[in-house]
Formats: sequence, C-alpha cells, structure tokens
Amino acid sequence: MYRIGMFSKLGRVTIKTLRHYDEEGLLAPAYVDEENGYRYYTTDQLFRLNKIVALRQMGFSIPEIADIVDGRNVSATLEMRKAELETELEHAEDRLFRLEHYMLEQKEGYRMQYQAVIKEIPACTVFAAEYVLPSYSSLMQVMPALGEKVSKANPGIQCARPDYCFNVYLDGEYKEQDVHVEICQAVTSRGKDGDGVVFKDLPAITVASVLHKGDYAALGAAYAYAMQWVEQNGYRITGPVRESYIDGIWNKDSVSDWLTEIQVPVAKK
Amino acid sequence: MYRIGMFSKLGRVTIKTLRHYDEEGLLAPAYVDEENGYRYYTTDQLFRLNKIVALRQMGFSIPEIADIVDGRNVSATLEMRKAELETELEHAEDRLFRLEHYMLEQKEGYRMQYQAVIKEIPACTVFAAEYVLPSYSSLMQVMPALGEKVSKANPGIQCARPDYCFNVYLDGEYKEQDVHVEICQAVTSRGKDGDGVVFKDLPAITVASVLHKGDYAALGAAYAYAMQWVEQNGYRITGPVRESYIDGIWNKDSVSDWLTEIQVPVAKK
DNA sequence: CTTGACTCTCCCCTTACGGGAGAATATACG
DNA sequence: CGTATATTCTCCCGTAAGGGGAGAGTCAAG
Repeated sequence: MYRIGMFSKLGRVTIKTLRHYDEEGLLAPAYVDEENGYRYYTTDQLFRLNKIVALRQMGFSIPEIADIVDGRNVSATLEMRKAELETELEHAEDRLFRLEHYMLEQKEGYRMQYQAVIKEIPACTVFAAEYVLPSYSSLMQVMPALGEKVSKANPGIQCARPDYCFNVYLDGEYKEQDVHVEICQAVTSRGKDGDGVVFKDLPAITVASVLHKGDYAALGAAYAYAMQWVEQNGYRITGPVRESYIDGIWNKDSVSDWLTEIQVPVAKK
Repeated sequence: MYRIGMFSKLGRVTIKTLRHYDEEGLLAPAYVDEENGYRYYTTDQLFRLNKIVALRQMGFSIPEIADIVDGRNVSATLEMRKAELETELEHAEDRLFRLEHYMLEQKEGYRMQYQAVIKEIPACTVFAAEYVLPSYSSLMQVMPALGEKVSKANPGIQCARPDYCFNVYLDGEYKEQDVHVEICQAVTSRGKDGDGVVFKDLPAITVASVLHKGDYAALGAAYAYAMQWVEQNGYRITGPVRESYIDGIWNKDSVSDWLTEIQVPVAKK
C-alpha cells in the first residue's frame, strides 16, 4: 500500500490525475483512510492504471475508458473512436495543407484581396428558371422581371432574405456570350410551377466561398482565385457554381460597393 | 447595416460566435446602439469575418488571429502554427496507429495480459556496476551485495525510491548464459567512484513500459510482447532495455506477487 | 395593441486536468 | 518530545471557443 505520491511516481502519473480518476470513479484507491482521507494504492492497481493511460494515449475520453476497462460494449466504443480518429486525421491534414497554401500566398507577396473559406450552406426552397442570355450584363434585367412574374403568379410568397438570391451556372466553362444560366431565388414556401418557373428543394451543401467587391466585370478574377484555391487545397468541385448577390444596384449607388459571393460546391478529394 | 442575426446568416457564423468575437476585440460591430446595445454590422465586415473564419479553419487561436489580421508578427505566428500542426498530425497518426493495433489484439482474442504504455522517465543519478553473470537468476544475489558495498563506501548516500532500481542489459540479444548486465540504483546524490562502481547522471528518456507479474522465469514473454509492440506501433528502440523491480523478494513472499516493469527506450520511427 | 421574432446581458457548462490556498497529517531530525 | 519539512487533504478557480438557457427589453407587422 502506497500513498498517492509514491503511487504517482510508480505509475508516472501526476497526483492531480490520480485524484481526478478517483473522483470520476475510474480508478478508486484500494483503501481510503476514513479519518484523514488519505488514498492508499496497491501495486496491483498499476495494471488498471496502465490500461487507462494506454487508452488515454489513444485519445479516449474518461467515460469511454471506464466502459472499456470494465468491459461494457467494448468493440462499439473502439469502432466509434477509430472513426473519430480518422476524421480527426483528415482534419489535421486539411488544416496543415491550407496553412501551407496560405503561407505560400503570403510569401509570394500576392496581396491577398481574396480569401477562400469553407462554409455550409443550409438547405432551402427556391424557384428557378433557366435562361440563355446574350451576355453577362443582361442578367440584371432578367432577374427583377422574373421576381415580379413569380410574385404575381403566387401571391403571398415571400423572399427568404438574405442572400438567397443566386444563379447557378450550368455551363462547364466560362463564356462571354450565350451564357446558360439558372436563376434561383430562395423563398419561404413553395408555389406552383409554370411558365418556365419551377420550385425546388435544394439540399444543404458545402462550398468554398470567395467574396468579390465591385464591378461584375471583374468577377473573373474572383472565379480564377476560387478555382485555383479549390484545386490547390485538395478539394474537388461537386456541382455548378452559385453566385450570391449581397450588395448590388438595389441598395448601393456606387458600383464599387457591390458585393458578390461566389460559392463553389466542393468535397474533400 | 445589418443586425446580428442577418449578419450571422450572411457570414454563416452563429450569433454566439459574433458576440464572442466582439468581446475578444476581434471583430467589433461597425456600430453599437447605445440605448439598447444592439450590434450593427456592415457587409464590408464580411471580409474581415471571412479572414477570421479561414484562420480558425486552420486552427489558429483567437489571439493569434488578432495578431495576423492586424498584421503583427505574421510570419512568426504562421511558422509556429505550422510546427504545431505538424506535431499534431504526427500525434493523430500515432493515436490511430495504436488504436488499430489495440483493436487487432482484441479481435485475435489474444487475452491481453500485457499492456504497453509510453512514459517519460525523469533524469536521475545512479551508481552502476557491470557484471557478466553465469545465469539470469544470480542477479538477485549480486544486487544486494552491490548495494551494501556502495553504502559502505559512501556513508550517508540514500536510495531514491521508488522503483529506480534497475538493470540495463547491454547485450543486444537475449541470452540464457553469461548475461552481460549493468546494475543501476538511483540515489539522491553522487558518491565517489571506485571498485567497479561508477556514478552517472542519466538523462530523461521516453520508454515503452510493460508490467510483468510473477516469476522472473516468465519475463521472456513480457519482453517478447514489448518488442513486438514497439515494432508494430511505429517506434524504434533507442537504447538498452531497463528492468525496474517494483515488488520482489524484499517485500512479497509469494513469487506470484512479484512485479517488474520492462522499460524499452524508444522514439518515433 | 398585441404577438411573435429578435436581441441584450448574465451565468453556467463543456475536457482533463493544473495551480494555488488553507488546513491537517506524517515523517525526520535534534 | 518538540519542531521543521514534506505530504496530503478538500475546495475553488482557470483553461478555448463558444453553446444553452433565463429573464428582460426591443422591433416589425397585423
């Protein structure tokens, strides 16, 4: 029977940790003096301690360790932890990858006017219409017209603000003419389809997001950055790109204040 | 100017997080109503928010992010974080590796009587003497004699208990006869060398530790387990193996109660 | 004018311990 | 035997980055 200090040296564990394991019911001392509360341990308990330490070194939580050492649903706990560790490992790799890319940008003196970020876009309901536009700039005439048409056909329908007004570009490549585009506008509830307009429920997706400020003519640079970022950070594109109009002619007079978000649906490669 | 709820949707960040960043001085609202405390944000602030989120996704802490976005010793912070991420990645790999090995042991039904654990052994001062013993069992006669000899030559020297009494085996392989062994005993202070006994300061080392209970004759199984564990978990042996005698003839009558720790100095491969 | 949605501050909770205070106890030494 | 030092005890607080919730005030629409 050793007191806690000696036992902590035998097991190479701090006294604080032993007391903590006692509190958590993970490793109760073999004997506790009722008068002074001193904890006494036996060398036999080193086996249990070692098992606990081994499991801790694999990253198990204390309740999980308690389950394992006491033989409660062992394999399920192990499998769960394995899955967690695998995603943890992926996250660690991803973080490092992205940091290295970021440092490269820094070093190149590339004054980063753009910054890509991974975001989750929640599911939403939209109405959508496809167009083939003669040029990119005609988009801003088509969109309000579409909005009016739909709200007339479906009185009482509400736009779901903010920013759930976007296009999805259906062309694979960038084109200046005959742009094939799907215009979507998020709404709070479904309406009835018709006249080239359909309602859809879009699932939640993960996107790489890049903000662009200013004239739409310069959106190409933001696109280029986004595509390069996705490629260089180990992601792959999983669907058509969306644009989300945050600030524009409807609320900002100066073109230089317009703000657009490019959303590239992605998944880990 | 948007209130916090709308801004949180634009930036895909929770309201709690925005309030937290405000408290931490990382992202103060563009304007705060003095009467009711409402926070108001501009869309311009989405750029700063995006940068913050990007850095958070790389695992930076909030003070580090504050440094980076405000341009204080940027490259040093990035380098530091990169180094941290690299060791984090190694740890994650190690954990997964060890868990997979553990699951394999479970599946094989190999009723794990042994459990290896990585421990840090602190630095200590020892006296040491080398012997070539005819057989393993004569160790227990030599050890007490050595202790007496040293304490006579160095009166006032104290053994540093616990468990700092160990051998270091100098032979590369396991041998039954003519065992070449160095016996070490930790002490609280140095004495004078002589008569085949030298004092040494041993540095702190990392070991894989395996506990063995019972007769020394069965230590071979524990050795085998330890060596296999080290090999299969991606470590390499960096020095001679130590044995540490926790319980033995001096305090336990029954051989089955003897407790010995095998310490294999290791490093990551 | 009311209702429902939004926002505020304040406080506690999370993990696996570490630091430290203040008091009691154990061991070593003279 | 008395004292000095080492050890132990039980609280209580702190960690990082927010989450959950209470209770109260505020805003916009019908």
